[in-house]
Amino acid sequence: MTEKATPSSEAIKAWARLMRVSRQLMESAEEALKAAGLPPLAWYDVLHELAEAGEGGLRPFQLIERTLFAQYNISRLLARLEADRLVEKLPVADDGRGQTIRITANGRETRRQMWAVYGRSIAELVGAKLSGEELTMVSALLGRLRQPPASD
Amino acid sequence: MTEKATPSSEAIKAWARLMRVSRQLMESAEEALKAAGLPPLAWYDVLHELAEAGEGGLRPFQLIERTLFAQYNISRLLARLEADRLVEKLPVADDGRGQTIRITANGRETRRQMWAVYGRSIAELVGAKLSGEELTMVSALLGRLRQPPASD
DNA sequence: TGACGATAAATGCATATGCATCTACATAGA
DNA sequence: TCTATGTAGATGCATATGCATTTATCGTCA
Repeated sequence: MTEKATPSSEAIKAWARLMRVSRQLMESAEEALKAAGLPPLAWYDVLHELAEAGEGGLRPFQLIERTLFAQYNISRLLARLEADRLVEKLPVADDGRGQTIRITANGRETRRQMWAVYGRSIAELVGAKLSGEELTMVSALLGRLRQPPASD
Repeated sequence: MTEKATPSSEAIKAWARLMRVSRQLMESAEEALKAAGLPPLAWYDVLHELAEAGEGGLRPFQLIERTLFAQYNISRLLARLEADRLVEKLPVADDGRGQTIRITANGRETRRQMWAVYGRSIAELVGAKLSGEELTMVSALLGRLRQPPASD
């Protein structure tokens, strides 16, 4: 009804900026991790979620909900993390299909090292460029673009 | 000196939003193209640049400057575009190493079809969610995050 | 002119991703 | 209990990506 097939020039510009800047920043952060001999960002995302989850761990499908990874992607990522002893897979008592993923001490340490680099990237690439108010505004505006529209 | 190793909570939140939302929106747009039986976004980016460039075309290294693709990525992408007759490769008179890439009529038509879908995605995902003023503000704020810091 | 470092573009090889499917177990219904 | 349908997670296969290197040409300087 009110659907527009053609976006406004403001919308196009905002879209282009969003796509380009996010990719650039991601690449910068990725580069910094690599330069420090650390694993890629994707690993951080998973280790972060697992660290937050604590000793109880998380099921793979919960990781899928919390991150933007596809199911096969998580499956393989967890296999690599396990091979590196950063996480461990535990059987689930009441569901023979599933497993619980728990971060290891090793994994916590790796996450800490990654954060030292990743956090610095965020501080430099974003924190140093905009004021606190501006950052809050960016968050609020971007929040309204989420898929699907959330409430938070 | 004034470098901070630890980002503020506002910076972290803005970063997280930026990464998550941009990925989600990109995936939505990508999905729409796929659903319409059209090529992926990356193809659009290149076809768009070439369409803008007109009959003179562009050298691959110019495409690399204008987009965020790596050299080997452009090389292969152009090979696929050429195989699909969407672009043509022409020898360059004064530089035997290089080639000029020109979009074909076919390529223009494909780009047009892609824009019908892609533009609709932008309108729905971004244009419908924020006002013109807000969109302008997003562009301005994101513009200040560019790497390397530009003037525009 | 000839040698050498720089630039344009392609490519071999290893790894990662996407898609579809598969296996295993769970749950519901006859 | 048996069967059908659903859900959790893994995987085979095709394609795409990243990295390093290669090939070809350019430009410069002795």
